[in-house]
Amino acid sequence: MKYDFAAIEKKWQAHWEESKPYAAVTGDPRPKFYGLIEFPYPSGQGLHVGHPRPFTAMDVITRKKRMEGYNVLFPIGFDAFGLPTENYAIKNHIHPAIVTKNNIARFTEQLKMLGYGFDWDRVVDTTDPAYYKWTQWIFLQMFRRGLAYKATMPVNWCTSCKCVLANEEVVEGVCERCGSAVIRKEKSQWMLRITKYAQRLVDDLDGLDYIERVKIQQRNWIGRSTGAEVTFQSTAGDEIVVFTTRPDTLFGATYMVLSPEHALVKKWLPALENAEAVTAYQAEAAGKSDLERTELNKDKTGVELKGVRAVNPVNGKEIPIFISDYVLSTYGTGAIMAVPGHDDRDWEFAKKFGCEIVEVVAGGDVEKEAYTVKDDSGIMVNSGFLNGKTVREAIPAMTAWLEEKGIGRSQVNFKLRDWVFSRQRYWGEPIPMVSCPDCGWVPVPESELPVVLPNVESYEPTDDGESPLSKMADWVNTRCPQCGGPAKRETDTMPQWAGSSWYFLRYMDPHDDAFLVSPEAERYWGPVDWYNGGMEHTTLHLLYSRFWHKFLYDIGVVHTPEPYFKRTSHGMILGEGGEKMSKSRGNVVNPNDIVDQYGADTMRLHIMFIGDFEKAVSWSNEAVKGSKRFLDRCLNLVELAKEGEGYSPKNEAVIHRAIKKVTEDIDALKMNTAIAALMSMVNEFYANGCTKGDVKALILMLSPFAPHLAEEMWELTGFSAASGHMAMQEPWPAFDEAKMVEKEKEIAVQVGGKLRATVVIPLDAPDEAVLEIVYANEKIKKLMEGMSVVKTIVVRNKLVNLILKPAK
RNA sequence: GCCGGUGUGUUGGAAUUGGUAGACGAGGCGGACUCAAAAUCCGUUGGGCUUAUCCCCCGUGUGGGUUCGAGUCCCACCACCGGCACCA
Repeated sequence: MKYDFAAIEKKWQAHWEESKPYAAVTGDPRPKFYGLIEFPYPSGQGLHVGHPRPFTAMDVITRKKRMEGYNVLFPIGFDAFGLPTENYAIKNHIHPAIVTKNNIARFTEQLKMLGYGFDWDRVVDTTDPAYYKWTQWIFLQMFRRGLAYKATMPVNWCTSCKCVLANEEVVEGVCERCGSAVIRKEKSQWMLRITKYAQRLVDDLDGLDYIERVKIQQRNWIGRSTGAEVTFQSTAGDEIVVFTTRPDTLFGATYMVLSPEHALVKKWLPALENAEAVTAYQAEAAGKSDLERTELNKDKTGVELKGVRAVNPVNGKEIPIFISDYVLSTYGTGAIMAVPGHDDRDWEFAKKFGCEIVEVVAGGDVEKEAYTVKDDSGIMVNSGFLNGKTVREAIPAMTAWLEEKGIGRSQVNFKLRDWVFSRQRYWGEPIPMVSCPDCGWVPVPESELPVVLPNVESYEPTDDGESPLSKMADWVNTRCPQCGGPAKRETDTMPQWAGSSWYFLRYMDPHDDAFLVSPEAERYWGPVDWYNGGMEHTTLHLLYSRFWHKFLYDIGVVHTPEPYFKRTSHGMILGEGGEKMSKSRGNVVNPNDIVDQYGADTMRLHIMFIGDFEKAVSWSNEAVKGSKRFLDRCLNLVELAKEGEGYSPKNEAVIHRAIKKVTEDIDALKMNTAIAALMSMVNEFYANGCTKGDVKALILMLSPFAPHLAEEMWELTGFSAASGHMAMQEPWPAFDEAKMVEKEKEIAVQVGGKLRATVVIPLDAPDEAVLEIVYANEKIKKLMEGMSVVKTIVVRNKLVNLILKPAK
């Protein structure tokens, strides 16, 4: 039978467009299942083969869930604000809104071409004012509660994008997006206090079903560490507060180091003997980019502050104070107590600057290297009241002592920094704030939302680091919502991560004018049951959206503290040679070409069959044929199948086994082995012959992977007419363990652990009976000549192992 | 440097979690059909030894170990990939 995939797919897509079998029904009594994929950025290039992998996987999962009786929400939308569109618009002199509209149209067409079961009535577009009205609304709530604030601070500045970046967007000292150098720049920026949620963002990971890699990466990024804060007195009269994870080593603190930006340095400067040297060092440190700072981390630099000293509180000793850029102003208190005997960096610095090194934990040789082991193997020495204790005992003992003296307390610190939330670009959500000379920053009243992005003539980034919006005088100049006096709008826009931080909520209730999501819809659909996305979003989108969701939970908008119950991740699709697909290499595969040549069902099936879902795999145009052949063979069964309702006796066991395998493998994201099981089953059908009843099982299991062909086969075999509905509306087939096994079983016979023969035994035969069969085997008989049996191991229905020795 | 992951045929990848390594595909080889090609179908395909699809030996990055039995568990090492990186 000719497999006319183009006609079949067109036919069924039109049918689905009409009958809407993928519509999610809020409030339906069936159990709900919310499957989510990361919504795409509608780029000008259209879909590439990287997209269908996660999309198809979740499509398969949700299609199976529907057949299992769930009310499924599987939505799609577009994360459409952002730089590539803006840059394209600038280059081609087309408004970004038009570019976005065209790109979304193209993406939509391609997604429909692949036959995904999205609920197309719930499409969300982050650039739609009806959508970003609520993005702005959430920002205002954060502002009201002190979570959004404007601060002047050194920020990451991309020299090419001419825009501020969040810490998460700086990779190895360069811009994540364009790879250009990132420098430090003092700028006044909107910030979101994500650090206030750091503890909860770590703690709540425990109750979630995320793949372990994601949890680990989030924990690393948040970087929680417990220790103590200790106050040192200085000879200048000021107190210096430090954070340390090793309060036990306080007796070994022989000097202190402040970050070059530390406030006390400025205060002390006039009184210092070497003020010029200190100023020079500060200037040098300020001029370094992130990249330089990390690249130069091998060689410690610094300057001693001459004329002021600190006092070690445990022994009253006066110790020198240095500034050095290995101490970061943004972590802890920006100052450390240096314990060169037990910290590698301090040790290196002490050697270079000739500081005293005191051993306070026995076990190493502090003249050769720092001894940093933090377990019970080290015993405290030279440490007064701590002497003789293990490190583990000494930490709480010292913390208690500090608390008693009122000069310290236990303290938790995080690596996570607040989120730099403003961008000096055009194509983003306007930040709904007004700056009034009298009232300061005033939020735009909620009734005036959305603050719509105005049409500008030029949306090019400006060299002075201001947003293109700042050039629009009539938009910028406004009235203060509070006092009515003249005021100016904020001209920076939000980062791309804003719209995607809550989009999954909008899907639940996408057309609501009154609120971002109605409580009924949120209570019914939330949280997302299964979210699949890329590893590259673990410390960006995933962290940010968890933060926003927790905030919305705190203000009563959502009813769960976490947005996503389960998170999985897919590997990348690489080019033929195992290299990353890129335009410059010319190895980009366009899904349209595959669909034209082999059909959408083959494309879908193959991208699931290609390999382990979590790992990167290289695309092979050759190998696609195998998937096409399989579908050809499936279709041919429609003609080959004999009449017959139930499963044929010959195929019954293999069908039940396949159902079990496919059912379990889809839930475990092992689509490749699920498909292999279907292929094996079809091979058996060809070898044994099959009935329509057998083919029915195939159609139902094929339906999530190749929905068009499955419906066509369902119709051709007459099941459609008989049931009055589509295959996808049929219940998922059930398996029966008892029917999975054959009456007879081939088992392995080993002698001394080596495979020597196989024998066929009746299923579940008792050990004695099995051994009888084994001993009757010609080959085994030969091997046993002149030997006696020392031991026999029988594993039921699997193998027999005979241990022999020469008979005397 | 720290954290995590992965090493299996020519190739993408399987292996019921300690029980017949290489399922299922791709490619190759041989054959059928065809004027021919494509498509399709059948057979075969880890290496070595061999007249032999008999037997035997070797084989899951390397070297040891535990076990009747190890791709799977333990110890040491090597290579590659990903994340973090002066976080006190």
